Amino acid sequence: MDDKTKKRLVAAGWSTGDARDFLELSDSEAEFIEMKLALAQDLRARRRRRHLNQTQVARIVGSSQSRVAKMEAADPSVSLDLLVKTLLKLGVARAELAETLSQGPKPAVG
Amino acid sequence: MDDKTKKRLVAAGWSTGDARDFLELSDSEAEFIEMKLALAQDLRARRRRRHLNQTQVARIVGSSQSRVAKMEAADPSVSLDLLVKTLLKLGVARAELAETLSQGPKPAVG
DNA sequence: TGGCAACATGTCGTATCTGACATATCTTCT
DNA sequence: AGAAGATATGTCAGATACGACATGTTGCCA
Repeated sequence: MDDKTKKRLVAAGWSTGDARDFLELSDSEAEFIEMKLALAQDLRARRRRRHLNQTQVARIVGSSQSRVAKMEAADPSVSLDLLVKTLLKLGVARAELAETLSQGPKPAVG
Repeated sequence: MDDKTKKRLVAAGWSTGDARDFLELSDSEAEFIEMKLALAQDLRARRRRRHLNQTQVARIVGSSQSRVAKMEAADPSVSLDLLVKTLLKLGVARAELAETLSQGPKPAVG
């Protein structure tokens, strides 16, 4: 299991427990990934609440559908910068962003 | 006044009022820069509280003295990713980070 | 079953970021 | 003044992230 695969796994769905369980990630690496996941989930939730598709969001924030998909999937090729800039462009306030960041990603099971 | 110079100015010291005053930055760009500034100031404050110099911090987080200097200056060549990863490696918790992010940078005058 | 819209995945050329190094500018001693 | 430690600035080659495009997959309606 190579590094990219790992990050994809972690990124893609997975959050019963923490990102670092049975993956050899350091604490700070795990926390970083969890922050990205939280923002990614928030992005998807906000988009859906507004009844927008990924293509529309892409236009609003000046990107492409595929990149929006990767943002929502917390793909390793997506930076925290991009996630934050995207949410800000969608009108999310710093304080809201910060709150999202302080919480871990929601468990997959409701 | 070119773009790099502008960002340097904003980055370097400056926070009487907001980043966007008399600079033609959009709201989301300004907020993004303010977030970086807040983290940069926090990094410097924490380093000083621990009586470390930039070289020592560089060793801890696996970087170089010059990059640490740029982080603390919120240089445009420094990403949010790098600032966040650095603070996490210094042991700062997600919640603390989030709180720092939610506040604007402190005014230069105490 | 076909068709269509939404979303996911893979790849690529370019742009931006990173650690490292060299060097300049403080700051604080004596 | 001069030396020494700390911090700032400039630059660069390699690494990583970016938007874009093509294509694959999924879900739904008729």
